[in-house]
Amino acid sequence: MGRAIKNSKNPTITDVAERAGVSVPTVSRVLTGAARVSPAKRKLVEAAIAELRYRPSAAARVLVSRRSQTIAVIAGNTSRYGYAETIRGIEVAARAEGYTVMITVVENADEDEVDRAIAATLTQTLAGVVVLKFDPPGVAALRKIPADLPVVALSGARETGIRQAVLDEARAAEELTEHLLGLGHATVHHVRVPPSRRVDGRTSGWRRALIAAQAPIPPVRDATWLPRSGVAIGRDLAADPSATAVFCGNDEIAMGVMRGLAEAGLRVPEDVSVAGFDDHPLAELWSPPLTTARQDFAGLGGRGFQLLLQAIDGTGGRLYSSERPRLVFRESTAAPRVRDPR
Amino acid sequence: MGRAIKNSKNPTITDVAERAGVSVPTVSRVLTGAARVSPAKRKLVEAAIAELRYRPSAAARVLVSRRSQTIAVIAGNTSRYGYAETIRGIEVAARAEGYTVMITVVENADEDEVDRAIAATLTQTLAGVVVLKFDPPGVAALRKIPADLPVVALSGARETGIRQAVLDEARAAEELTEHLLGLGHATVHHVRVPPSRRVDGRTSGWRRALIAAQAPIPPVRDATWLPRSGVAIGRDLAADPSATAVFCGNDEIAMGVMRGLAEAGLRVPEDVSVAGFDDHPLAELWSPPLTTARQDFAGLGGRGFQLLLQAIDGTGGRLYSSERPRLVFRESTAAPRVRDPR
DNA sequence: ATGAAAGCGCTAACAA
DNA sequence: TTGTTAGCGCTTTCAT
Repeated sequence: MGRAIKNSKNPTITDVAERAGVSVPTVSRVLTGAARVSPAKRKLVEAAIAELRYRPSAAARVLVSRRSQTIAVIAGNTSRYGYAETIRGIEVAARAEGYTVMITVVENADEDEVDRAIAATLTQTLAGVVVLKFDPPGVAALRKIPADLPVVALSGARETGIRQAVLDEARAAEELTEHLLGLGHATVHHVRVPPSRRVDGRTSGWRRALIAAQAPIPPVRDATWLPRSGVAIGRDLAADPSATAVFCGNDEIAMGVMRGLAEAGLRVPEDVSVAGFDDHPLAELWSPPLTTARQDFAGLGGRGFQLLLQAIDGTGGRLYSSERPRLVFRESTAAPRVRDPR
Repeated sequence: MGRAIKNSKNPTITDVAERAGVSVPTVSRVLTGAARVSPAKRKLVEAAIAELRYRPSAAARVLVSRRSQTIAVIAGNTSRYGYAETIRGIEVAARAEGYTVMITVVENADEDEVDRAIAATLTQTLAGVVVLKFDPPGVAALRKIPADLPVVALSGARETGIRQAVLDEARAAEELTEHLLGLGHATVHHVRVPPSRRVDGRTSGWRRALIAAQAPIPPVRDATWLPRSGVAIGRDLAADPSATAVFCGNDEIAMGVMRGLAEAGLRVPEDVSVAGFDDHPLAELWSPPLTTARQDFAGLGGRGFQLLLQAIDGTGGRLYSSERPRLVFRESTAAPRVRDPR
């Protein structure tokens, strides 16, 4: 009796082998390029692959070879500007190397929540993991990654004992604060976005600059990630005559703060100078265009992936990659002016 | 001779079975919940799993069961606001159902490029695919998905023959245009963002409203996705006295247009009314706050995933889910005023 | 250079 | 309810 007619399931390597008239391992060899195959057989195999539209099963491959071409990206958020751009950078770099990327969101730093969030991802056979360690969920997730899995952390400040790509936020924040001080402001107020730990680089850089200049250190004001949370803070700041210069943890908060200031009747930069952080795509279009520190998030993601690749390949390689954001001076900062007495 | 000491490899189901003193299938049964297991054995198994920190291998599971808990999201972009939010919505919904999500970016609609971009992803055993069909790469990618794979497309306008979740952009654009016309503008100019096909919903809704009102139809102006591409268009528009109202394809472009208008010395809304689309988080903070149509991208993603789930489960279910964006009237639109003769 | 045989970690079918 | 057996689609020995 002849063979039953194949139903339309995806073809397997066996189908390809039969079609090409070679053994299964030979097909595998042309697929992986692991061993030499005679040109004649290679041609046959390639033809069979094309005819059958064969695609190897990653699952079967992973199972036997114990090597995977998939990485996971773990992040507290995926849609905010910095995160989204970082993820894009990782994806571009990964795709170029034939890696596939999985996204895992950890919304909360609570231990059980973290476990639950990453559980499904960790059942995958992964080549490695990139953790966006910008916030508490990221920090918590990093601790939960099995020790035998290659990992790199991406963040705004260096930390020891871990492979990481970093944006030197503290230095940039310090320079931005120095810029404001240099303009003649007696001090610089600071609006902080949710930090990953007790302190974050932006805040500590700001403080460092104030201390170095022996300027008074105003209390830090905390914003949420929502741009509109800056509005109330802006109104508050408007009521404080010492607030002639404000450094905000990111551009979106700066925009909120500027709106709050405007609602209170103050102009930027005439009455108050405002600096942001990140160089959000809209920062240059804002009125007035925002002075800020450009962070190359996509570059960070790309560097992070390269570091991960080194870990995967076992190439000793570097453990650490840092880059300093570049300051972008625009029109939202200027020399102070005596404010009208109220 | 006794068994060799286990090295620190990840434990397998066999290890768990040995430790618990049961057979491998019994462990499998408690894992999947597919069949009843006596409480006593279940306890033993659960204890062994916890002690060994065992995690089942998704690869092995997929290979034998032919069922996967991974979906792929294919998109032309991941970091722009609407895309990022849509992806977030998909991820949240997927995670809630125990699905894991892969991201695949297709930057170009060129056939070979598309093939290359999705090749690695298609070697994965996927439960289904969500395609963001907002742009040509998305449209091209959709065509390349194997017919046996459950798919849903997400887009701004309905199309037949495919399972899809939709945002009714045409209707919203029509209403926004009617709003502007109702304010007394003789016509409404339109700045288009890159469309997915020859026409997109926003543009056709705009045109429909003009035709219904028998208003003149000005030529469409094309912007890129970059907010700053709106600036030059804004300056152009400033030179056209018939342009007292402008409807932009998205909020970011609207912001660019407004800056161009401002650079030319025109005020919004006094000299020109500007409406955007999407309700970007910064739209309410802009000066003046932007009139726009709020699009629930995250909701779109969530609905899309539910549709996909129905396809995966074979539940007949609905093929189609649509929602209309809601208009948000703010201060960037107002009644026209006679412009100063130049 | 090529094929035969083994087996990755799991679930599905079957028997008990 | 439980265990035994088979086998998913590949890569990896190991012969030849």
